[in-house]
Amino acid sequence: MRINESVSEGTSGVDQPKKRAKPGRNPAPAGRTSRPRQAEVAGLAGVSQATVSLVLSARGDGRAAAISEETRQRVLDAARSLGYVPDPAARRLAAASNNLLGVFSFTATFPTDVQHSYYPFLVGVEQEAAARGYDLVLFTGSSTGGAGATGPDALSRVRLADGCLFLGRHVPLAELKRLVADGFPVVHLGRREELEGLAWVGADYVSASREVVGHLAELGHRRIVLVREDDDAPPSTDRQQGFLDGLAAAGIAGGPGAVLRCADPARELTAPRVRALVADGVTAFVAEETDTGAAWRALNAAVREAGLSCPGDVSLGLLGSPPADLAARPVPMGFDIPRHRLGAAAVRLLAALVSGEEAHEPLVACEFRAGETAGPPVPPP
Amino acid sequence: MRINESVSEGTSGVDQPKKRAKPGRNPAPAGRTSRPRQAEVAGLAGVSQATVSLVLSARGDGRAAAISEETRQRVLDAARSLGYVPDPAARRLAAASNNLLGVFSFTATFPTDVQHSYYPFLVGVEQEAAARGYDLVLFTGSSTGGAGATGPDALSRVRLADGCLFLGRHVPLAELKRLVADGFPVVHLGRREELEGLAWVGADYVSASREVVGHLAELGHRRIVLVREDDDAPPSTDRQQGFLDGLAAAGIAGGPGAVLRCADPARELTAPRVRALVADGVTAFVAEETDTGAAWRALNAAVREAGLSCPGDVSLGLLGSPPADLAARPVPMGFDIPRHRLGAAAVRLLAALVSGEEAHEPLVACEFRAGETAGPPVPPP
DNA sequence: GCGCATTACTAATGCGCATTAATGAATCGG
DNA sequence: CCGATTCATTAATGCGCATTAGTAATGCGC
Repeated sequence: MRINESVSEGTSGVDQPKKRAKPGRNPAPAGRTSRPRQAEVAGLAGVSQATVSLVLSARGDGRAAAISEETRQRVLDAARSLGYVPDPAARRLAAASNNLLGVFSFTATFPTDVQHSYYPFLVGVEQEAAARGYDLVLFTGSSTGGAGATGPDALSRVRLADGCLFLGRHVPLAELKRLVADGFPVVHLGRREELEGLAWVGADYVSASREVVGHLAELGHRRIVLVREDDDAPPSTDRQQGFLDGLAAAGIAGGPGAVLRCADPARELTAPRVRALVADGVTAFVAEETDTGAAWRALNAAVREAGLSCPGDVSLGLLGSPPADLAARPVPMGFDIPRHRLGAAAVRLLAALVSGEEAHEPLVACEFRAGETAGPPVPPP
Repeated sequence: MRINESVSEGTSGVDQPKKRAKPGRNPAPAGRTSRPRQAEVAGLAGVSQATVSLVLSARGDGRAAAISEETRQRVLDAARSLGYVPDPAARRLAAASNNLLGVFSFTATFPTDVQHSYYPFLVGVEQEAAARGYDLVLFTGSSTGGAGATGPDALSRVRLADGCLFLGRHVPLAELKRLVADGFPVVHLGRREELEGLAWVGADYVSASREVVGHLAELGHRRIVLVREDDDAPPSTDRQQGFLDGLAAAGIAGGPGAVLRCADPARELTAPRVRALVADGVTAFVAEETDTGAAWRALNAAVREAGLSCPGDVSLGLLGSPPADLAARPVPMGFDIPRHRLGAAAVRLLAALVSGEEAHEPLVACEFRAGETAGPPVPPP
């Protein structure tokens, strides 16, 4: 049915009316629906679609396209009068990149949980992404994207974006490996050195924890105990590392008693135990921060129950920020994780990877918080 | 140039391995970059691109495409092993959908603000979207999508998604109008009746406020005052409407004194004023909830300063949830906005629009909260 | 053995745009 | 007055996919 078109090859001898003729089909507004295309603008302005594209996508860059000012105006007027707006899908198809960064979080989508742990990161991520002209695609671990649920290819959906950010403690490394191996830009938010070649951005827990210990040492404390949970995630081991470094730097012997590792802090860290430690000479405690804040809660409860006053009898420190429900009054001495900046840094790194660079500046410093739970140690009786 | 392919017509005598022949150009992974295309999957599976498309986009609909199970598996395996994921832009362009819902918020990306106001909605949105197999694209108002900043086509980016959810108080109606007029599925989170044809989902502030007043009336209160800010946003007027309805239902005259409208609650709602009102017979106050919680804060402060005890001397109600920093002890009588459910409802509606339906169930009920700030009125002296 | 329907694919096409090679026209040097 | 240059614009192409028309190959009935 399209045969009659091939006749054109026989037209060599025909004197056709110059070029002014417009090629057959001109997608006129048929049903009065759908927004205008470049072709329609072109029709109205009496130019070709290519010209419209050239005019409308003229970058501010030095060399303007070779378009006469008059034509330019005609096209612009036509576009304006038709209310033309480019189709982002088409534009992206032609440009081979879609200005989309993915965000994949593995945590169960349990509202309150997510709220507490990830939102602050996302704020930074969103800001930085916006500033760089990227939009974000949120993939959720639990989401069954029409196709495979949590199958082995659950991660392949992220390739839809130009690159992807991963959050969460428990990441399926095997799948990530694939992405990385394929050269897909990936950044993990949080230290992750198990996987060679995986880019990551993390908070400098080591330095921050060291600083907290240093602060206590400066106040005069010589016996400090770290309360931590029984989990070997990088954030935990980093804090312990910093804690021990801090002790060493202050000339305090670490020893096995310096770290209290509890599977269930609420049960193991009881008032009697705290009393015993204090009687033994301990004057300060620091707890690690985790999702649940279990260590800090247990420490607080035990100290209170033991009848000890906080800045007076013992000093307390928190290696992180307090959970929201405990944020109110006694501001704990410790440090804040710069979540906004972490998120932003991650996006910066990801953007760099997407554009082919290899930038690397993984560690973001934490902010020391003096708080009101640390003071000089009580003189030994 | 494709001529050599037609050789196949002369191969009748050759015993070739069935249909195993592959067409000429097969865009192999040249530079080891970029994600795989259907063509590559096709190559690996020994079929044509069209077949890959057919297999991968097989809708669960009754009539499956005419593809043999064996081929189907080969294609699926190939796709999985290459980590294939369709390009949303291309898919979109080819007139399908891409399982992407947009979320566009107009609010400045001011961290704490967004945190308080929008996150709970997003939780519901994310859950429901995930449950329905959609991923989310977050567009940010301030984001300059590479091209025009906040120009007249700032909204056009959202067309990448199958439909879009809009949040925020200040929405550029003119642009939204275009989207709606073009038949692009749009849902606004929050009542928005100014724009004909704009679908929206909102909380039923009217009923909830009426219920709060009814509760007070049942306790015996006959003089109730509404404290509100000087803003005519729908949420505010809805609450007032419900408040007045409630008074009417209880047979209480409204009158001009029943509503206290303050431009600056902190200044206008002073302790003396509260005392005067109480002396005049007022036994209960209700405040509207806003972003800042100004009305509720001012009311609380004034009552306390006036030396009045809360459930004892006067009853207080809050038409909404208390701001985070006041959430602790005296749980205010009032109602909670079911933000999760609102977000979920919005997604449901949007999904319906995307698939061409016209479902409508815009109002989501709020949850009454008994709290501890309301009791029987003091008997008149 | 010949239609004819069915099955299992593939070739071809186009979505709306950006981009590039190609074409015409105008200008210029000699 | 004829190439050689610029300038302005257009034809042609392809991005990655869905879709449709078409083509072998096979099965079925007579």
